[in-house]
Amino acid sequence: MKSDTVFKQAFNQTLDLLSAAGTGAALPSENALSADLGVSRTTVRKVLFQLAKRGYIAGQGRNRVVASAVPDGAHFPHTETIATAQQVEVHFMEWMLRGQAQPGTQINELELARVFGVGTTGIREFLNRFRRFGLIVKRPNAGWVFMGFTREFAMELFEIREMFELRSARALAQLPDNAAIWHRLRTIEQQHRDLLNEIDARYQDFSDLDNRFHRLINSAAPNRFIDDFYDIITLIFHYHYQWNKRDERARNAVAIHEHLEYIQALLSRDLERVQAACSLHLASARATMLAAFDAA
Amino acid sequence: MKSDTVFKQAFNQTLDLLSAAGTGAALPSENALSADLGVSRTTVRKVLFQLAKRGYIAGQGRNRVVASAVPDGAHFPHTETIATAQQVEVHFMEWMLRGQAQPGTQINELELARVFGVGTTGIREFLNRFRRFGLIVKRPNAGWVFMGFTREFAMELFEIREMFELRSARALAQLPDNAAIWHRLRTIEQQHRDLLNEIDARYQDFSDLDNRFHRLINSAAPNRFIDDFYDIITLIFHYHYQWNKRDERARNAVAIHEHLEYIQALLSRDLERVQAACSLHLASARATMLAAFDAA
DNA sequence: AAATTGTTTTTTATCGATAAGTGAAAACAG
DNA sequence: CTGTTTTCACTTATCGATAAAAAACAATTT
Repeated sequence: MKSDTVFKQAFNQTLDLLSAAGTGAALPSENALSADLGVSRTTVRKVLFQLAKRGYIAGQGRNRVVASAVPDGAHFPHTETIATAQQVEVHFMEWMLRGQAQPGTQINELELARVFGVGTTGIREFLNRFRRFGLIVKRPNAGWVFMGFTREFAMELFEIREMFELRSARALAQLPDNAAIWHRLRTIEQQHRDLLNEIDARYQDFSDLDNRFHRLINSAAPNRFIDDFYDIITLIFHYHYQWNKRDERARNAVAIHEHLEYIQALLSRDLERVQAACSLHLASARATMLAAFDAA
Repeated sequence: MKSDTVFKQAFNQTLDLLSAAGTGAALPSENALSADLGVSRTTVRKVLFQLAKRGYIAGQGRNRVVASAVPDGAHFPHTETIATAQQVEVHFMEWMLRGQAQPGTQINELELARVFGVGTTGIREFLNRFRRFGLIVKRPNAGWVFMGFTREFAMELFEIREMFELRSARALAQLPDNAAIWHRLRTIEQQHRDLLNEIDARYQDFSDLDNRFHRLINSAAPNRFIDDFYDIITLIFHYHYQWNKRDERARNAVAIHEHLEYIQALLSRDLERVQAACSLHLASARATMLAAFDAA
């Protein structure tokens, strides 16, 4: 049976909307809510029906109003709003990075299904999608093997990353003056400066900024295969940042300075300088990740 | 229920082995057969049991011999030896390239399942794996959309291909003299010359040779992400060759000449020349594919 | 003792069923 | 007649069951 996480999440979001609107306020139309919450109107109606049943809203049809303040425990628990497929991803990454999953470990679908509390179909589907990250390999009729998040994996990942990013940086530097990207580049430059000013308090925000910065560069000349590859980078870095906390503040400060020089290079449109700044930053990022392997 | 295609294929292969050995010959051990056929010993035993039941082999345990010539109709039909998952791939590519699948077409899991004669799980698994080829996109809870095998898709594909292959060709040219690859390069060079000599009769063999040649170049400096990408190339080209028959003989002859020059360049170890030959060939391959779009 | 065969236990591939969710036509209100 | 709600037919997400295939273990044979 399908889980009703979509409904529960929409329900919780609508609860927040009610609180914001306050008692007596009229509700938006079902269509408006549907567009707002990003779910079908069918689900919106289910939410509205439940809200009415609990007395948080009153009225019928187009005369619905907020009837009472929403009590504290009205929301569904956060865990019930996460689709099975997403739960599997989180669990699996945890299992892989934190657990004692050695290279060569066999992955047992049934066991994972039991441990994660989902059906085997969910596991199977996840593994099939996850395969493209290059960390697991399938042997037909005989299960999956975990290849290990190894130094070699990181090296191969970075080789492609450098190839792609140099290409995108070059393309970006050659865009015309009136391209929308220059404004976005200035914006993200400012965000770097802001972060640098509060580096002691906010250094953990760098992970997200880093991701947005590199995706911006890749958006200069879109290519679906490069975008796809960036999903891999994002995932790996996301979990790597959670896992490797050593010297985090210092590392991030260095990276921000490299980004700023990289941005200056792009703004200058000097191809030589762009390539130099790009290579320098990527080499440094690679060294950081490889150092984590040597330490472990 | 799992289909028994593994068994049926192993059965057919063993039948051929019996014919080759001739009546009275002793059978290899179960372990040897298992390694030979690439299936588990469990399956080998099932095959042997069925062969004995039909009277093609006689004797027990380690004293089994070929008992009689295998009649003509003894094999399982070819279609029964193809796993569901593979059937889906063939059907789907057919549907996509030959059928009237326009960009933006919705893909209906249930309908495909009916048309292809498999369960929905099989379709779902295929679509999830096929997603990485960049031709379909998923909208959660609302099915898949076919993006179209468009000119743009081909351009993006080729951009990456050229990046990767130039990198691999450069790496290959810099390998030491005693690397095993030089011998393999000479071998494949000869295969090109052989094909060229019989081009009128065998021009259709080029597709396979082309694939092996480019994979050989990529094997010079292995990278799992490049290997993965080459799976996409292989699949697309495989079906493209089946679909675009216009001027096939002439196109293939040109490509063989380009390969030969490319090989000479590699053997010469002259980086400039390698890059020139590689670029020339890839540009020509790209033009060929794009021409197919303009014609359609 | 090493290789081979016999037996049992695990694990994967595949199907069908069903509640949750979507989308669009039909009905309705202002 | 335009925007909204009602209704309903169709689709996806997810589970559990089951036969096929693999793997592990035990018993023989040379």
